[in-house]
Amino acid sequence: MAQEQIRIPQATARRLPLYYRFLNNLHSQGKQRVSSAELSEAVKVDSATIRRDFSYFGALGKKGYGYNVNYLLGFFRKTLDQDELTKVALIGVGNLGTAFLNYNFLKNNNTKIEIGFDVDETKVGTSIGDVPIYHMDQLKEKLVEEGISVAILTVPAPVAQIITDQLIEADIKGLLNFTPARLNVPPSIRVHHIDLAVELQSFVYFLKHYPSNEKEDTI
Amino acid sequence: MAQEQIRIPQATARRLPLYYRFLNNLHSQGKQRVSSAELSEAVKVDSATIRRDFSYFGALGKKGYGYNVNYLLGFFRKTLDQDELTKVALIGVGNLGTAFLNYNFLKNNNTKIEIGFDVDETKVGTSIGDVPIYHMDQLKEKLVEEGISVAILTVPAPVAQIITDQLIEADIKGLLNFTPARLNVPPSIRVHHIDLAVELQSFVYFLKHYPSNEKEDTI
DNA sequence: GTGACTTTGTGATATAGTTAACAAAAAAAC
DNA sequence: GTTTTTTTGTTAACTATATCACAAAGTCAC
Ligand SMILES: NC(=O)c1ccc[n+]([C@@H]2O[C@H](COP(=O)([O-])OP(=O)(O)OC[C@H]3O[C@@H](n4cnc5c(N)ncnc54)[C@H](O)[C@@H]3O)[C@@H](O)[C@H]2O)c1
Ligand SMILES: NC(=O)c1ccc[n+]([C@@H]2O[C@H](COP(=O)([O-])OP(=O)(O)OC[C@H]3O[C@@H](n4cnc5c(N)ncnc54)[C@H](O)[C@@H]3O)[C@@H](O)[C@H]2O)c1
Repeated sequence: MAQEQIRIPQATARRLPLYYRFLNNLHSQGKQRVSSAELSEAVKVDSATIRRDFSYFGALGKKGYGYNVNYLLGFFRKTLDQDELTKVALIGVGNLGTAFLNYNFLKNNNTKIEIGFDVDETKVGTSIGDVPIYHMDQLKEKLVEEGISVAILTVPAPVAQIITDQLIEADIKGLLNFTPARLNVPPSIRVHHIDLAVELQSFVYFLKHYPSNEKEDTI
Repeated sequence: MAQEQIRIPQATARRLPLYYRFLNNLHSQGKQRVSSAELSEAVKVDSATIRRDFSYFGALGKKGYGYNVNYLLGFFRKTLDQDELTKVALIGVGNLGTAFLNYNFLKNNNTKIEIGFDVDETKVGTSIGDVPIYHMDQLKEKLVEEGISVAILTVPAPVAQIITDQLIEADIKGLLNFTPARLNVPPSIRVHHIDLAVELQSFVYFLKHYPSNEKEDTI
């Protein structure tokens, strides 16, 4: 078969999981159909943007009717590969890491933290939220064994780059970085930064310098 | 005096805390000057973008020389109101909330979580990371008493809207929402959503559907 | 002091994302 | 079956952001 599909805009891609979650909600409420206007009210995204987003995948709706919840849900499940489990590793079982381990990302998500790593001997060998914690010495071995290529980084900033290098060595493909460090990686590896201190600080800046809410939501 | 300043682009505003942090790093390394190219390497933002960002505040650098670290740092400290402490409340002292309470956002940031709230009697009355936890019954009273107008929301999704209404009642101005709920607020109140499940899910989507790294970093 | 080099600040341009507006299609009402 | 109403899908316009490329203004070496 030809290719995946035409590449959709990144902004759209970032909204897909949001749509998917709210469609799930509607579905479990027994709703059969939904209009872009209703969905807009729920997810707080302009209805024209929603229609545009959906249109990248073809004509999913029906004029004068809206969208069939079941059909749309099924479509997005396929599009977001929700039938295939993505296994993730978490490096650094501290305050933030522990919170993530205790959270069930699987609930409408099909992503699971399968394994944790730390250097703290009091943590190695334990399980948190059913996720076993291993020592960093076993990083490569275990990642290869489990076939994991996505990692969440929640270690202290000063060791972030060193650990990143080890992860690259272990053939990781993507890195969700919660540390304040900006990482050096080869171009074949995707890194997203979620910098909570920056989020808080810029939020405070917006509050002080921008007149209230001209919506500008960080997803 | 006239007005604040010309309004700078939101994308720029979101990068300011990042610049500020790295300038602090350079400063404590004893560096006297820095070029946009060096800074670019450190923060992973195109050097032209950095120069453009800085230029919104006037001519901060010197041609053929670069930027004076001390001067720039002082300038951004003022711009980001770093000399004035912003007090923040945290609602919902669970997994995520506890992680935040244990984290020192004050380190180069001048934002501090001053107070926490929960309904869990085992948490009320304790302190976590030196932050006292109060019962939700005292929400309005305490927020007014402490003069707090920014809140972080880390409660279960089903109660998010109810608590939001209480916060509005308590005259909050901004809300950093970590729950998956999309909140209804009057336009005078600013809400930023940080939706970690969406971040993870869309990250996985990018990994599968977009050829490696055409950089597209969520700050 | 002179010439070579560096680096800014910014027009111009390119790229990305959002939104208004509406014809076309279908549904719903009658 | 006809009319009215609803709501999509998309064209066109707008707004925002990023980047190129280079003159201008300086620094630096000698
Ligand atoms: N906690 C927050 O709210 C918060 C907010 C913003 C940013 N962050 C960032 O997130 C990261 C984690 O924060 P935290 O509060 O969980 O820190 P933490 O100190 O509680 O946890 C760090 C964990 O990493 C482990 N670790 C240390 N060196 C390691 C190594 N070489 N290999 C593997 N594991 C190692 C430690 O044993 C510890 O368990 C930090 O970079 C921090 O700056 C955290
Ligand atoms: N932990 C994570 O990694 C993670 C990831 C993604 C999203 N989230 C979201 O963040 C939020 C918090 O997650 P968590 O894992 O910390 O949950 P949690 O259950 O550990 O904590 C929730 C806290 O809120 C308190 N609470 C409940 N009802 C309350 C009320 N009416 N008023 C005040 N406090 C109340 C509970 O007592 C508890 O302490 C949830 O909405 C969750 O979906 C968390």
